[in-house]
Amino acid sequence: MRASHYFIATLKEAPADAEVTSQKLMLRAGLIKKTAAGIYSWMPMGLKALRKVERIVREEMNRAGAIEVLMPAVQPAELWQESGRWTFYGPELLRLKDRHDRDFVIGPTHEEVITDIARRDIRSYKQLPKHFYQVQTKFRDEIRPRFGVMRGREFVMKDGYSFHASFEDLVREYHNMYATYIRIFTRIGLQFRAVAADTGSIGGTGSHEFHVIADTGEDDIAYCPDSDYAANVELAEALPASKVHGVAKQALTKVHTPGVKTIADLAAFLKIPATDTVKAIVVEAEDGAAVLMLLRGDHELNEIKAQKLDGIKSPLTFASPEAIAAGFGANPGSLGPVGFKGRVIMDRSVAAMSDFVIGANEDDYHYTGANIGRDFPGPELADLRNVVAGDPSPDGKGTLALCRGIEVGHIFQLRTKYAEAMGARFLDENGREQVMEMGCYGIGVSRILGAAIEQNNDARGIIWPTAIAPFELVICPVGWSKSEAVREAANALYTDLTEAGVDVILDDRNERPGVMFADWELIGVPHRIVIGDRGLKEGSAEYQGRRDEAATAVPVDGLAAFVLEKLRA
RNA sequence: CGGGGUGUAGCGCAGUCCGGUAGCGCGCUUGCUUUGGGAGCAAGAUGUCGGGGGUUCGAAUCCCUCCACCCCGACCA
Repeated sequence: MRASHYFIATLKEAPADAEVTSQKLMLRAGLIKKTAAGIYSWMPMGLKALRKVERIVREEMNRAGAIEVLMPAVQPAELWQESGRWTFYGPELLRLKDRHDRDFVIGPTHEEVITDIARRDIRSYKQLPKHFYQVQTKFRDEIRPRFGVMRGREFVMKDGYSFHASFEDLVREYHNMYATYIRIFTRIGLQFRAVAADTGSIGGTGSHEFHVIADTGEDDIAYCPDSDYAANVELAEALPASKVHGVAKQALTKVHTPGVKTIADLAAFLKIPATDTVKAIVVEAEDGAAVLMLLRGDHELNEIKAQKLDGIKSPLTFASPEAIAAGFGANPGSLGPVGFKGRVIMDRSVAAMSDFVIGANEDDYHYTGANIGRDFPGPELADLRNVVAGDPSPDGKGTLALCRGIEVGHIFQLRTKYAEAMGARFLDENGREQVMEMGCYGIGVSRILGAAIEQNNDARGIIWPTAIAPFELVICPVGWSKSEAVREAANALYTDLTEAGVDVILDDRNERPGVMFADWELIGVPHRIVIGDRGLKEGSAEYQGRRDEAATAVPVDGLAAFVLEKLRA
């Protein structure tokens, strides 16, 4: 490609509404243009990178035995009513009516459509297993789209759905996809981690997310530096405390704590660490009754864990101020288990505490010296909190650390949720009708570009992994219009590399060197050759990798061979 | 949905309080000079001042209303 025939539209300043690094750089480099909130146009340079990601995904999916299809973006409401998600999904699902006043949705995902296809065309165990996938634009009407292509409303996703005659075969395919995803993200050049994940409302028994490790990620990941363990904090188990609580030394004492509403207030007022306090959170049971949950003051309630407990309303619902006043006789900030008649659930780490501080169920009063068993009945124990750095790893191999991740892939064992609801059945070897087992496997294709940039950039711009760079190499001739020798050398190299299959761009715009360098460093092309009269006099050109501190001289003879060697490295 | 903020040239912004007919930097065009890290000089083009309505002799500026976008939160996966 010659730059004069291409479209290069870099900006010195990023639009004011861009927040994160990848978004600013993608806009400044001219890879994308914002068309509406959370909706972007892909410009030539950005589309080129997107296509490279898609290509790697397709190659690896095909290699793994999946078959590509393309399903409609616009789907009839009937399918969503059948699965139950028409009512369950909420406003994130973009709904519309056609001219006949019939309801449709713009697909945020395709379980319904693919299940409809499978139930019509697959009738025998002999046709199973099958894995269909597509690369397609999805739409989710996010309340607050942000971070450019990392959390857009419209985005490109690879979604695959597998159908099986048995659970065992689903598990086999799940492992196949797990390995395939590792291949895909490794080929793309991302630093990533597979983490155990909550299956959420989609249900199922097994689920892993693939996260690109980056500080701007929206998910908290707990991992063990000494082992393979990694899990979304939503799921990571906080093990029971190793020690039993000590013997009570203090008497239960009611103290006046005027205006103290939070644990931070309480610790400051009493001049004690937050670890000596217990926080009380009141949620609703399935029957609407108030349930008291106790956590150590410095810990956070994990809502996913809490709502999974028997009898607790899901999604987790905090008790209303009226219900709290009725059940406790006090307002949040002064609540505790002493004297409370309802159900109490205590986090495992509270069990190790003694002589702690807890709300007295009277506004502006707390108890000090509280002890389990002596001052209130020993309640049921559960894992209620988010793990924190330093907690023991659930696999018993060290302690946990925390980091942020960008979710770029997710694999689920869906089991029979959709097949059951929509009647996707087949006849087994014995002629008996069975419900198909399903798996689903997603990759956020457009999000990967943002994630890759979050992970690979510097003050000058993007630093693409070569596998997904818009161009692998740029040739920058200095003095293009002036020097016949420069033009000849640059054209010769361009021809050689093009014939060798290198994705190269020749910057024949006749720009000043500073402009060229700044543009290509912003765009993030990983390899650069500079050809100028100064070097040609010595018979040399210059090579500089995007991460290199300085350029190195390379003899013009054998320049193409040198570049090919660099690209292969 | 609640709270806050912003909308002026392609991008970044000033001007709005205190009404008088729109400006700066970058970018763009032309010419000359320059040419190894975002060039210099000169000349130029580009605005429904987010939309509509109102007040006024006169509105970017004051009032009403609608819209878009952003931030914080809530909600939702």
